[in-house]
Amino acid sequence: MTIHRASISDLAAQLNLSVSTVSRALSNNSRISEATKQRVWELARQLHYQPNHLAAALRKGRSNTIGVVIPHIDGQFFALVVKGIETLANQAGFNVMICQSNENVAQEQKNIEALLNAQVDGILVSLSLSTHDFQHLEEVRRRGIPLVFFDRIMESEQVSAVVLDDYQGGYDAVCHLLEQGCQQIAHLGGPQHLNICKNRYQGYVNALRKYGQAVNPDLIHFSDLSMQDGRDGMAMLLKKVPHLDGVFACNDLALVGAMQMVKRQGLRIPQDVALAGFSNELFDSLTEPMLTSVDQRCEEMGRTAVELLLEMITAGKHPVTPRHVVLQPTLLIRGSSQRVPAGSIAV
Amino acid sequence: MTIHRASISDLAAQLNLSVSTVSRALSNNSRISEATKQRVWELARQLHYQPNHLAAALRKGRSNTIGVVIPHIDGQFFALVVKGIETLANQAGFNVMICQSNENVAQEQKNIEALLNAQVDGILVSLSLSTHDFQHLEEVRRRGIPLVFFDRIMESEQVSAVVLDDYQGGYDAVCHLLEQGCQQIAHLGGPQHLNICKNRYQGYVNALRKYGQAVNPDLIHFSDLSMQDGRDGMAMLLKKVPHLDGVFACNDLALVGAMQMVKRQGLRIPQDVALAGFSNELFDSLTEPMLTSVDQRCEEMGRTAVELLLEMITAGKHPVTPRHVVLQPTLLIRGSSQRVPAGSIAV
DNA sequence: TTAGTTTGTGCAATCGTTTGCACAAACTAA
DNA sequence: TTAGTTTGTGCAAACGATTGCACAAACTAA
Repeated sequence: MTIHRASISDLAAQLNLSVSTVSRALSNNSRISEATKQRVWELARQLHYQPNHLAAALRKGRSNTIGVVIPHIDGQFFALVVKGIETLANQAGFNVMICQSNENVAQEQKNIEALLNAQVDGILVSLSLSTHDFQHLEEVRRRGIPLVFFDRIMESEQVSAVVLDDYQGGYDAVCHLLEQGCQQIAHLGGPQHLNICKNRYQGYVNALRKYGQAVNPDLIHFSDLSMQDGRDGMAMLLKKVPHLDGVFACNDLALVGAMQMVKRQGLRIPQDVALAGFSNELFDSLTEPMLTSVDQRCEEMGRTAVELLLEMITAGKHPVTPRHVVLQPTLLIRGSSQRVPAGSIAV
Repeated sequence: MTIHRASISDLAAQLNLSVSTVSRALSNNSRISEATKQRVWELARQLHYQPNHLAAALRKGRSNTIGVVIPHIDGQFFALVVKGIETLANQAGFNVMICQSNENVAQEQKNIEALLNAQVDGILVSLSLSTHDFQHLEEVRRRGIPLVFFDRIMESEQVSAVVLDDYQGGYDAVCHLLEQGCQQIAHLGGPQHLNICKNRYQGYVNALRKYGQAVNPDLIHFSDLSMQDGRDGMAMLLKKVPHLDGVFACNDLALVGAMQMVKRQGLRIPQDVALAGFSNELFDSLTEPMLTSVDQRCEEMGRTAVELLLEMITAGKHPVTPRHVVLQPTLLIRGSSQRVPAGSIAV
């Protein structure tokens, strides 16, 4: 019925107080007497008073909203990161606005613009596959809006970021494959302008070196890492090197595609070909055999990104020196790579 | 450098115009001369003028933001619905604010409150598993904020909603199992206060009736439909009815759990036990055999929900009669249920 | 020339809060 | 008593845009 929401001035009128007194009472200001506060609170309760955040935001120059731009929400990884982001942000009294770039720079630019227009207090970004140009992100910094990258970052000392130690993850996974006796390990890699793909690839390379194996270009295939890319890539690799006996993929989607192709060729997993991937997707435990994968501490990444952002937001104008946080990955060893019974725990 | 964003009054000052003229020029008002408009636009461009949406929202009483409350974002279904929602909402110039209730009423209430505080223009809701009480949602309507349910709805003629024809989906799936020769079909059901679970269950019941089979309570198990619930439920069912030869689960997560248990007992799929589920999750095509499932037209559901909401928003005070949209499901037949080769296409 | 219309612009209130400053009343200390 | 402090409240100006109304200038019609 009451289509009109009670505002501070309604309260003030009914209580014969000034608007400012009511405002202060509501924010529990110490200069207001206890008696007055009680009267205000009581009436506020009765009238279902709810503060208008837009007005407050306008006045304070802060919207208490943070924006998030991610490549896509489907799949375990970003969903969990977002959960982490939301949890911490909400705790801190911030709303979260999520946008998907669909791996498309143009959309990413639009997302950023929309967030800026909505006057968000800060922005978290994980880059799209197709982002080579960073002007829209520079613009954010130029305007003095706090900005933190996570996972897929713009590599720069100037700006804060939270990443996984992708190098270590790749290194661990490949070392594990080597320890299982693999001699010809292939790599399904992603776009090399993305830090995560580049670093996982580096991990692969260095693990091989460490074990005294040469890096064979015929065993390496780069793509955008869709499931289809995984299938196709695997087919090509097997054509070039029929006796390859291990695969490290830059993500699990490509890995599962590769697995399908390996099976189709009648090869056994892990006896003939051992597999390891990255991301610890939900489906990893549902395939046969289950897929070995590097866990990315998704929620923690989300929470940490929010922490960095809040630091910057509360710091206000006083510039905070950019921070880089690196999280340590965990290799989850499962059936797709486990040849010799070992002490590792299958999940 | 320019930490201070240009505002309308900055433009006005530099052009020796009044604020109102500038405002009108920017909105291309016909009462402003072409010459003036050009001057304003030119300077706006130069100064990178961006309107402050908060101020406009405050004045116009509209934030151009819509809120979405979903149980969780992980898993294919809601992720895709959200994609549909975002696409259409952005097209219409609206921002989207997404909140997860984590299947928890208390959190759902907080989400709703946060959205109301953020002055969203409308809210889309899919209920949490634990929502029995609808006060927080009534409150939304009481305040005159447009509200549309999707998928998991509050059953009421009073409020708009978009749903799948869950009954039909369940009916089709179970008919399919019956056609494959199943004689003892079990059902892994969800909380019966949720429309979707109730209707899928009804579909199960009626399909059995249609084929002249009795409904056996020993073949029915209700739970919250986690993967673990699926495993446990299946174990119980198999204990009561060892010769059951088909399972229809209310979602794919429970189904995949059931599948694990079936395999563990050494039964073959689909020869001994045929399986069908609901949601068409990504992993359905990754298990062995692949899982038969009912597709839910997720993106379409999201888009339709936004359409209904926008209708209500633009209608303003003039009440729109609530609409219910029912989408038709598609049964995707895969290896987990396909006993006899048929014309259906496995995906 | 006069009255009426069109065209372009400005004034000022408004949306709901916040907050620096002023000020009266009550209290404290000497 | 006097001066100084504390306590509680109100005034009024922001924040940045929108919009009803007023009004001057230019134009039109008779």
